[in-house]
Amino acid sequence: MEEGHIDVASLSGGLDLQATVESGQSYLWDREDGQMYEREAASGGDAWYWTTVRVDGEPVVVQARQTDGRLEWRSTIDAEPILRELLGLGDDLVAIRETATDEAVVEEAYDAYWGMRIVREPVFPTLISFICSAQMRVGRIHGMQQALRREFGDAVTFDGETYNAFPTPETLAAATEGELRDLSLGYRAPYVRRTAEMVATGEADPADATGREYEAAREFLTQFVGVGEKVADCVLLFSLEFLEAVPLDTWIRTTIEEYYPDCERGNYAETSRAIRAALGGEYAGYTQTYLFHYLRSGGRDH
DNA sequence: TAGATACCTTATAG
DNA sequence: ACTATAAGGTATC
Repeated sequence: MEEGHIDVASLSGGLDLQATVESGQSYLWDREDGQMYEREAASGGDAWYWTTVRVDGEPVVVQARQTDGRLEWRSTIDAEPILRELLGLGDDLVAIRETATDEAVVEEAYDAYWGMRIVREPVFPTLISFICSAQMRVGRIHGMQQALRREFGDAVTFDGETYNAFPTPETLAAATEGELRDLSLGYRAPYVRRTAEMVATGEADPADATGREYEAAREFLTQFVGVGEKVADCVLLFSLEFLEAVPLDTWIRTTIEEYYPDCERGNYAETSRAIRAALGGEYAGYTQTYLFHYLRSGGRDH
């Protein structure tokens, strides 16, 4: 086993690990205490979290927690570069915030969860988890990913415990719609199976969205079954580093109605351009994610 | 090409 | 207890 830590003070804008992994950007982390989404982490937010990543195709467990000004980690390999990538630790939050509008609700959202970062999760698990997100609450989306891991993921042993990696495209493609429906995926079951098949057979690779112009990349991702413009934006933002992507979900639509009514243009593409510009352009997705988490967790009533 | 509707399942509100 | 409603929407007509 290897372990180490990163000094949070060395990061521009610091870090809020709990907000980063429990804000609905990623459904691929778990809390060891099982209290994901349920309450503030015990004793000052220092709960251990874990996820798996694939290194040369082999799943590896990575554990992390934030305590005493440090991001501590444990793994079977040197996980520091992996965590810097996954958790967006290289992002200059101070500079990014300066690009955002100074609307009061935006300032409140940044203040409430300052240190929250945009994740860069592996693209296939991200694609599947956001296909599952349609018409779902965050706790249940997370539960679906746990179920997929439990039923279809390879077992990985770490520190005497058994974990399950997120299933491969091949494994999910081989699952039946019925098996997936048994995990309470509902109408998303055939979407997940078919998209996994598209990736497994090489019909299309979601990673190929990288390098395209933003709107072309979004269009590219909608070829996957169950992926519309909103889910495509989530994959671009939370996996492929398109920090300008602003997923138009139910929360940001409410925000548009209330604070940016001029940005409502009647269709996704035009409204997306308008709100992207209004939120600051290049890093608009950052502001969207702060707004989403702030409003969903209670906003000004909280 | 825009607009309306069905869709799985569960948690929460009334 | 029981029904209506909504949940980080998409596919289809």
